[in-house]
Amino acid sequence: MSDTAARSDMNSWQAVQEEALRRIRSRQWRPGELIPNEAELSQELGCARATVNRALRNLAEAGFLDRRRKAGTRVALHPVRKATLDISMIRQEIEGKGQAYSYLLLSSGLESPPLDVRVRLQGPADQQQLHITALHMADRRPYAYEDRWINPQAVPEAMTADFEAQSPNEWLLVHVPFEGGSIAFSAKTASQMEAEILACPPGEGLFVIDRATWSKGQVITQVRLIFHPGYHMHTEL
Amino acid sequence: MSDTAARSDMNSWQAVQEEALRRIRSRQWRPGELIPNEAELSQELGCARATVNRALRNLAEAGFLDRRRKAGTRVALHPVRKATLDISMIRQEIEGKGQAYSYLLLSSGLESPPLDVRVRLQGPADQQQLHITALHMADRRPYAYEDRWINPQAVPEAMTADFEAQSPNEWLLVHVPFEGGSIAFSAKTASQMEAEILACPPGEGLFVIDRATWSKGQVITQVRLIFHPGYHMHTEL
DNA sequence: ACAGACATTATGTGCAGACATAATAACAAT
DNA sequence: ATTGTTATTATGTCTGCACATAATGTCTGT
Repeated sequence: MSDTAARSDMNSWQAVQEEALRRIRSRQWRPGELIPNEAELSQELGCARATVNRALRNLAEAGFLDRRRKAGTRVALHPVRKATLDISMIRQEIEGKGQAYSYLLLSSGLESPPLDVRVRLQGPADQQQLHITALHMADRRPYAYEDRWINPQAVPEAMTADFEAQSPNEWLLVHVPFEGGSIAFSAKTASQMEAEILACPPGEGLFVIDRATWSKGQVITQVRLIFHPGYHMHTEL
Repeated sequence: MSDTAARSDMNSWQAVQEEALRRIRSRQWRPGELIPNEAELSQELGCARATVNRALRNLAEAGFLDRRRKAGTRVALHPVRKATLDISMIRQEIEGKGQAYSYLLLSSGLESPPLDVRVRLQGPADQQQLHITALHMADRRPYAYEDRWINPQAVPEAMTADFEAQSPNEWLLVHVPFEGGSIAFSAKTASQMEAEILACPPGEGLFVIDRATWSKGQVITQVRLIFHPGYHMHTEL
């Protein structure tokens, strides 16, 4: 009885993926090792090459395999796990927890941005930017402090928008399509002002998200969200 | 000249995806709205249905579309962006920045875990767990403090492993295949001890990752990584 | 009116075959 | 040795077809 003979044909890409994963985990296919090519596998497993392709492509996306044309497919040497985070609007995040969302505009106006913001917004040196600060609340308790800069060249309509009624977060999502962006997660120590706004002791460690989004080569907006103490972001993998 | 006639056939799934994205962004397809089915689209765009399927499936994965059998495909009402983070081994993370990685085992031994750890490890109440603390360094400067609990029932080999030479992070990755896990990101205020280990002032805000991994229904390990001040995790979207 | 059987429909997936593309290896010419 | 050309190979993708599956609507008998 050959080990490689198809016991029972696996003719679904999920089954093929499971089998491949099994071989990786059992070290039948070792890290760095070249695995049989799609044609061979499809024959061995009794299915079409497209089915094998779908399975292996999926595993490559998940970081288990490295695939290169002609070079073939090999088991990833350093399995880089990919965690996917859902970045939703703050309102949804709060309402999803069954809490009441509310929002308070703290300030809004044209200002000359500080150096670090100017660098990222890529605007002309003397260009003023729309600066907005606001507080998001869950069940009337401070949830996250939003500090946002909007590029008026990219979004002139933002100058006349009413950010009392709708947070810039939501307004931008609805009115300005965007192509890409970058996100960074970090921690910071609460300053005196931040502590007051978030109703926590100064010096507290706070979770921070910095995000920039662009479209058509222009930076649209840049925002820093500082969350209340105890906040944590969670995901499965 | 009809608007729906194929100007130039798009016979690659990327092109179809671009066209679909364009229609979503231009609000030709509005949020919540049902879009034409695959058969119609394939005819309109002059390609096979499988090609349209690939494109739309991809967009659904990215969160732009909601698809349900029979119900059809509609534009996502609340565009939930999905950011994917690469979770690699700390050593690679550091070496990837061109810095020298080093590692110091601080403590190792069987202990009765505190309540919160016991709950997550799901072990018997009186079961002792392998407790390891260690420090990861970049260019000889503290980078992250690792506080790990390992379930000896799930990984008996870990009891005799040499964690002086290899960090538990890497040892586990190589020796124990895992099926799933959960990750949480948060911030904390540096305690006296943490400040000493990470060589920073106490009270500093520090970035924290909590991770638990399981396999075959058993929790394998649970780890908390506390990073040096200034650390941030970055990704594109 | 209502429950259960049935038909309809859109997505999900499988197949075989074909060509495209990128990376490599082998070979030739300088 | 080095460069340029060519053949080879494995993955990437498209096509046209088929059937599976799940959700919805419709029809029917009581």
